[in-house]
Amino acid sequence: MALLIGRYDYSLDPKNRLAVPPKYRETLALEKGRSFYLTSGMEGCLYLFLPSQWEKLLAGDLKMFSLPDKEAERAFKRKFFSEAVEVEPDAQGRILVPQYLKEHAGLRFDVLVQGAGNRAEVWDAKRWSDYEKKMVAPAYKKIAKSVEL
Amino acid sequence: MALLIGRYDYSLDPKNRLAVPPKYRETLALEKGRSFYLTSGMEGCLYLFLPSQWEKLLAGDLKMFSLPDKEAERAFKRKFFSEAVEVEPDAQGRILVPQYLKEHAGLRFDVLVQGAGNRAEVWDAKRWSDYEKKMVAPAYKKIAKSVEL
DNA sequence: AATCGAGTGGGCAAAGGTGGGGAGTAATGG
DNA sequence: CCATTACTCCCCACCTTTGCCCACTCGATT
Repeated sequence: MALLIGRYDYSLDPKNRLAVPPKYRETLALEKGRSFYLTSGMEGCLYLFLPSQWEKLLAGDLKMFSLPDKEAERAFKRKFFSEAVEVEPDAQGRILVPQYLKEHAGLRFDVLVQGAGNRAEVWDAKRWSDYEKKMVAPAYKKIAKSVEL
Repeated sequence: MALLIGRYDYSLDPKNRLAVPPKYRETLALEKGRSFYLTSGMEGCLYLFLPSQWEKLLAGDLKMFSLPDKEAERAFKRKFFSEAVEVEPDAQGRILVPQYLKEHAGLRFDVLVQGAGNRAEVWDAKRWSDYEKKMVAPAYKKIAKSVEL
């Protein structure tokens, strides 16, 4: 099972092109895929899926979508799927980020591409550091006491 | 099951390369693995996993990290996966430490690599001696009455 | 004494990240 | 229906960084 990990600092160029880490492209090639799937994600980031993981989503195998409130689930899925695009890296390994996704994630110049297990995520650098201070550090401390790791 | 033990003093060179103890590399070879997995650890160190242990951690979709609060769980998993890297020792047995992990662990020049059972840990020398004074000794006293060893 | 393994440093070629030109295509408006 | 504009894709080019390789030192062992 392909796992996406690691953190990479890139920049979004004036043409809204964004580099994809070579490792991820390797994984893509291993799956014999040509394109990733990019869409809006939670907490103001973008999700980048490998074809295999994307298929799983469509098949309903990933439980990330199952909500008790089915109406909310539908609303969420509408945004999620309507904003999704198939993105194929160019010869330099860059993908094109649509304007509306750029806005969703508040992307400026400095951008982070990082693994999140079954997907990768794209973050505006500033937004990530804010999120990390506010959310990640507390969650980490909370888990530290209870997890034997 | 392979255990990692022992303590080794190394230095982080200007190119952020760090030696891995030959014993650990032997163990890696025994597992027919080529790479370790390096990620951020608790109390400001780095964790170095053998492939087998890494797999074990992932098995079951990281159930040990599942929290009732999915927002917090996402936050934790984001840190965990995004800061993890696959590191392959070069011909001299050194691995490359990414900048963000170097910062997480506050690594300067003098670095400690030490076994911790199912993983190894990487510490900044100064940080370790502080931690030892502050935490290890008191923890020893705390458990002395209940540990039969 | 010589050899071997280990830790460290540095040179250099290759790869990776970034920028921009220009042709082709689609969307917009007169 | 045509003209203009915006956007996308495909090149090519530069430069920094990375990773690979060789080399030196030191201590231990034979």
